[in-house]
Amino acid sequence: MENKQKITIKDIARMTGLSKGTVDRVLHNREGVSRKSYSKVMKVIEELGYEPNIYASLLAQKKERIVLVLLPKYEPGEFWELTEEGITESSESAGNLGVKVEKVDYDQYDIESFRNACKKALSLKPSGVVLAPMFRNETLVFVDKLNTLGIPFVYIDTKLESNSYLAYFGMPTYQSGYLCAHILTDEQDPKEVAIVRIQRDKFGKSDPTINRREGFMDYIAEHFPACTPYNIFINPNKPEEIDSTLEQFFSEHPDVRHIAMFNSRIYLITSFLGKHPEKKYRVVGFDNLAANIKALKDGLVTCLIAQRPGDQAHRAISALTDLLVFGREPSGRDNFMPMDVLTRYNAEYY
Amino acid sequence: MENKQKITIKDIARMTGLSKGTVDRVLHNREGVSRKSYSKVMKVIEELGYEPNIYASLLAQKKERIVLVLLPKYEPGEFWELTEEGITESSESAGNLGVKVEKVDYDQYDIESFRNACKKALSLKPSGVVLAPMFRNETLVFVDKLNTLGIPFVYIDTKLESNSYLAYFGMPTYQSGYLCAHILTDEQDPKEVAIVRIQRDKFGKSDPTINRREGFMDYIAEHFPACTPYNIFINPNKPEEIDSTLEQFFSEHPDVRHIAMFNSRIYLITSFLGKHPEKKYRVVGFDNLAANIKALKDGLVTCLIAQRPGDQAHRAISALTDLLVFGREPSGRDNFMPMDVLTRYNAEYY
DNA sequence: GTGAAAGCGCTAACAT
DNA sequence: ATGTTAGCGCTTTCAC
Repeated sequence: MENKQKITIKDIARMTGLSKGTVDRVLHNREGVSRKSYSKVMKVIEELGYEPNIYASLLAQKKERIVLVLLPKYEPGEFWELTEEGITESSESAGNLGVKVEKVDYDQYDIESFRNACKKALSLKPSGVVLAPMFRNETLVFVDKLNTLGIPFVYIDTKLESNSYLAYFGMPTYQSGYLCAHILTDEQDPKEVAIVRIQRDKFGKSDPTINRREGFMDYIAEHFPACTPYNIFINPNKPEEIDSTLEQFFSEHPDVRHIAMFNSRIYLITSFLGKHPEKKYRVVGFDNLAANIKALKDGLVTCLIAQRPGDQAHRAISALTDLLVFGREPSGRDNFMPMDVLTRYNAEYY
Repeated sequence: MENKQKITIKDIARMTGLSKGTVDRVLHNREGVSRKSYSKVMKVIEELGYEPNIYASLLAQKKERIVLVLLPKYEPGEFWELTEEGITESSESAGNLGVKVEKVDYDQYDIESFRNACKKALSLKPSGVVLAPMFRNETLVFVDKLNTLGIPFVYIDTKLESNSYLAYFGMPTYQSGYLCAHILTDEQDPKEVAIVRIQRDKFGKSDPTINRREGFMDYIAEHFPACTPYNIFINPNKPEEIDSTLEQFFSEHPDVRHIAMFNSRIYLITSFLGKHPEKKYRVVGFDNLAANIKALKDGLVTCLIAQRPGDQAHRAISALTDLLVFGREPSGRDNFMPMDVLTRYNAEYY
């Protein structure tokens, strides 16, 4: 293992008495090589442990591949912005490997816009695709197309149990709900907990919060069978109503001290929380949006469970470039990212 | 910004009417270029946004640099093994950039061995050094030598407030103690807490647990002024004594339920903890050693605060290769890594 | 089937 | 002070 990176195709050519061209053909399993030459080359490779110089290869190829990322549009400060940051970072390292990263975005509340995005994506002839599936059926149609075109794709955030994704990077959603309940109730014995939910029409969209809720409920049922969970629905589009909705609920249920929310918008209830410091609500939410972090530091939110969306994107793109450039398959298909527990005293280091 | 990565030194040569050689000289600030040529080249570079192809450059240079990592020897399962894993991973990517990573280890309890390691390190003529300072004075002597030799170095784990390190990657130690106290006492009102410490001779070694203890104590003093902290000393070299030491303490102080430990060896007390499930001790320790994680999952330890030692090493080596290969200075000098809060329900994803 | 040769973008030695 | 040239390791024509 000492002669690392030393031996070149020129060496192999010399040692086999063949030319660089033939060695190259063998290396890439190109046809038009006699069995004899093939095995001569392979023998030397095995024995000497040849490792190609990927950069010389890239230099000589001058071929540009493109990885396509399909992502929901977002407002500043929203969850997907964190994902996008990871994409931007990855673009550079991917660029070094001759892989260009392009984004196509769509309105996550408009299925037609998603369809168009898929069309546009295909028209760009990508060598690989990264996507966060929002519309279940449409996504399945799309990845099916990718499959027949032989274009590898990787899921981030959520996966569909479809056929043939290359890899998935995301949070273990059920467990995140379980963890959420654990943190919310640690060292306590709540008789009631409040779950704040967002009213919205879901037209077939896949929804990670469903799994979270399940994990959460299971934990509660297992550990606090006598505990009653309440659901409170708020409307993010009518911020002025949120406070009164909450005021009403909590005046009707004055003993509820534990609050959880399974989407990334715990910041929506901070206005209410700020008005009732005396209640010492214990509040757990998800994702390190700037607004959530602020709520954490202000002491309004007890804890956030975060999922490194930037890393998800980064690793998704890496998996694809590894395949495209190095021919390396990802080591695992389903990759669950760590669930970071943020409190007001460690949040600033994330 | 659209013509990324397109323009080459050949282009520049053509456009300025100079030769590739001269352009290269300008690019590297080599001497022997007239002001006139210099500015002609610079002008084009600015306007066209030239970005060198680092791999072509590396290919042509064929120069091997070496980054030296100075690390304590360790037994399997100990803290430094986590650091080493990061080093191993980094070696590959550094290798791609023509930077070889070499390790030199020493006995962290033997100052003479450290001196020898330093000597050996210098003899290898490294282009950069990564080190975790254990012996304060000796380290200062060593980095002083590095300075006069113009060899950049970066601290991991702990830093010394010495003169001129390139960067530091580590945990914010004081804050980690503060966080530890917060987690230990969250939603409770302890009258007493136990701090388990390790007896050992410290001959001038820098000790991150000192800062942790300070942060911890400050938190307790600020939030629970009436709370009494007890220190219990155990000897890791005499495992058979540990249990009895703890038994004795806790029989004398039956109301103490909160336990913290500021080094990475919380696993040392799990034998004791396992014997007293009825006490429901609340226990917080540090670092994700395999043995600690096991204790966490077994429910013996409530929480671990982990610091990503692998990442520390990785980023340290990156900082050095960035400087060596790309000439990029690190963006920040003191880089604090996230403090991960591990519970039994998220530990397996780290 | 195989070899020879040009060239990717850059560096370094050698001319001038 | 500047130009020329021969590679670095690999790919890709184009011949034979």
